[in-house]
Amino acid sequence: MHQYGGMDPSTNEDGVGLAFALMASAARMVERIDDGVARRGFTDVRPTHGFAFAFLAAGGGTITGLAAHLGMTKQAAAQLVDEMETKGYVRRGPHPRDARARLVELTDAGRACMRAAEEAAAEAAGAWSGALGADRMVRLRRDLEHMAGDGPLRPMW
Amino acid sequence: MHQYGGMDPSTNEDGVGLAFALMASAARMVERIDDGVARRGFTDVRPTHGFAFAFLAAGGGTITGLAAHLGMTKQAAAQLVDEMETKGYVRRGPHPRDARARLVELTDAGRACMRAAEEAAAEAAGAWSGALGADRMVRLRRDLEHMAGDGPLRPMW
DNA sequence: ATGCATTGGTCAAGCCTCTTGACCATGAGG
DNA sequence: CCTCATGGTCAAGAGGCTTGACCAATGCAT
Repeated sequence: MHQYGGMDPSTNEDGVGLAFALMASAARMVERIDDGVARRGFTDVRPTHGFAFAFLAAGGGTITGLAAHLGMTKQAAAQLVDEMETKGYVRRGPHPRDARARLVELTDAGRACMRAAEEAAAEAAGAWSGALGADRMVRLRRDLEHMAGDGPLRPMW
Repeated sequence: MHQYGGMDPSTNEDGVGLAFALMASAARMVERIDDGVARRGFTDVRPTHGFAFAFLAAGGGTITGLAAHLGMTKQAAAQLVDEMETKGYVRRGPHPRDARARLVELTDAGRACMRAAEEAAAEAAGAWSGALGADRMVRLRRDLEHMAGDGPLRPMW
């Protein structure tokens, strides 16, 4: 028998229930956002791109920085940027302070796509808020943020 | 401008915040469970296997059923079962009522691995419960279950 | 009974995203 | 300077999934 906070084994089911609820609701959220983004005309982006957009939104970033943020190798990040550049969401330029590096920035299309994702997220949250009530929604988000901690957010979709 | 429940655009940020909190906490949960399962000696299983275990736990199932439950093709499910069979977590036998089908069942090792996952989930939930308080934890789970709905739970890890 | 579309499963090939490994160019500190 | 760390790229390959073709058992309707 292992230690897990001195809990009674009969509470295993509670942990499992919470885990499933968490994973399922996160999955629904991703589905809804992806769907909403597609309905707004951006059919060639995947959830991972959203995480990249979020990182690049504030003034752009480097391949290496993006890789660290997404928890992947810089080769994979470079490939992702290649793809986004081809699709017109991102632009590579010289880095102002480091000739080795290249600054990756969102284009207008990239920002438009990000706004679409934000709208889709708000739409999804609004639907749940309508069912749960705004105050419960606020608590929910606060509790989730506590569980999430400050660590990096790796995409897994 | 699109419709999303008549919300003010300034609330976009709330939707995004909720979405990130949801995805990050789900990711943490998966990490913790995966880690706890590994610490209990099962180092050759991935999160996806857990979803398969959960489906097979109640009397076993068929490849096709598993595929539907996991939201993947039956070829992919068959491959997953091959792997779990090789690792000793699962056993293929004849199906009692259909000679075409083969019944996939958990072995003792499979059940032991599932218990390890349940313990790890309870451990993770316990840690959060200790910080948030049991009553908030109950509300959290209930609200999440509401968001999750009844649809199938596709693994994405 | 028999004919035939349906369903469970497998084999084979390929795709997509990510990884590992090797490498070049610039930067930074002694 | 010389050296090592760092940003980026090229090349090859692994892993987990898909599509496509196929066989065998089923079950329903003649």
